[in-house]
Amino acid sequence: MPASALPYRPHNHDACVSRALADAREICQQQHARLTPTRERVLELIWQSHKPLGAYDVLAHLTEDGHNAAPPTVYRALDFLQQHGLVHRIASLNAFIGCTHAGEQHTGMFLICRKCQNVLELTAPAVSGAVEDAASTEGFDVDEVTLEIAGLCPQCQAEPGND
Amino acid sequence: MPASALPYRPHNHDACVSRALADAREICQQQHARLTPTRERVLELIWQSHKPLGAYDVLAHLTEDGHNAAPPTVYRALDFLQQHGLVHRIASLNAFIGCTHAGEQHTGMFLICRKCQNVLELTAPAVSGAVEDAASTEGFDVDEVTLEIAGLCPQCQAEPGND
DNA sequence: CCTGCAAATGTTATAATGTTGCAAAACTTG
DNA sequence: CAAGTTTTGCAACATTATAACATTTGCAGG
Ligand SMILES: [Zn+2]
Ligand SMILES: [Zn+2]
Ligand SMILES: [Zn+2]
Ligand SMILES: [Zn+2]
Repeated sequence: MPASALPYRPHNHDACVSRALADAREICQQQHARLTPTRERVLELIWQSHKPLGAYDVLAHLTEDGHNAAPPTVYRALDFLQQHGLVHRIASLNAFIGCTHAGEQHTGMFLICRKCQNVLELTAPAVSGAVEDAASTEGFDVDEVTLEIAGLCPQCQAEPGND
Repeated sequence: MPASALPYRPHNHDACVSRALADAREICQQQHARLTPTRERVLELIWQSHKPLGAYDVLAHLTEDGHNAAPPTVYRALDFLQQHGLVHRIASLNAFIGCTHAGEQHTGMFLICRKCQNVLELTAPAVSGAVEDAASTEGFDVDEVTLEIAGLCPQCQAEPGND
């Protein structure tokens, strides 16, 4: 049995968030990109949830902050964060999640629990390699890989009524 | 250089469509599922395009037919077709495409050209296997795999201005 | 042939997600 | 500071998807 991955068990998540924000600040500085207050706040909101957050969820949180924001504010911030590799969009959920490999060159693979909604981002070189091979066999030049796996996480398998 | 895959080169596509419809009729009969006129027409419309078709594109075609349809009509037909493995939804495009492996047990992998929009569905056991391995290493029980690759197809790579 | 049930469809309205376009403000650079 | 660029505010709009309920259709048993 594998050790339980971080999102599936209790931990000091504030520390995760702080680290993610610190990393983001550093990455943006290196890239001469401006992590403005709105962008940083959106990143923080997304990180505070291990579950993917929809754009309108983010918007609602901003509104609670007293920030009188409209959808474009959120989508622009999300675009920026994606562009700089700080968040990923989960196409099958229309939602966003903080990247746990920010700054590293990687192809994300997401394990999405249909019960508890937690998402674990993996880097699986074997998978990426197989995908590249399959594509190049067809002469296809890969830009972006969307790889999202829905199922049951270890925690939720252990609970009753999940057959 | 690999042989050019079907969607990328001219061919008698009416034959593809006819075959797909015939297969669908057989599959539905075997499963005691009712391939009603609307469902069959939606499947036909989707197959007539090698490019993924949005639900509202389908709706527009039905309207041209003189069928006074509303969104639920289309979404219900699409749900049925998906459930019976006759079409796939491409999450990254919010669009649907005919399954080229209907009736076979398979995990679709889609090569989506960002230039010509054609989609090639592959069955890549090596990829599926690698995905399963990666998931089970985390103790994750896989239900559904979304695997969509955006990039440039061989035809479009050959044309100028695609760097 | 009827009768009654279940599956499928019609209809209206509405929710959820995402974009365009333009004007104002903030920041950067010389 | 002045000029140019990036970011934000804001209003309207576009696209994708679902909810709720009435109606019709196909089919099995009597
Ligand atoms: Zn990542
Ligand atoms: Zn779970
Ligand atoms: Zn398929
Ligand atoms: Zn192409």
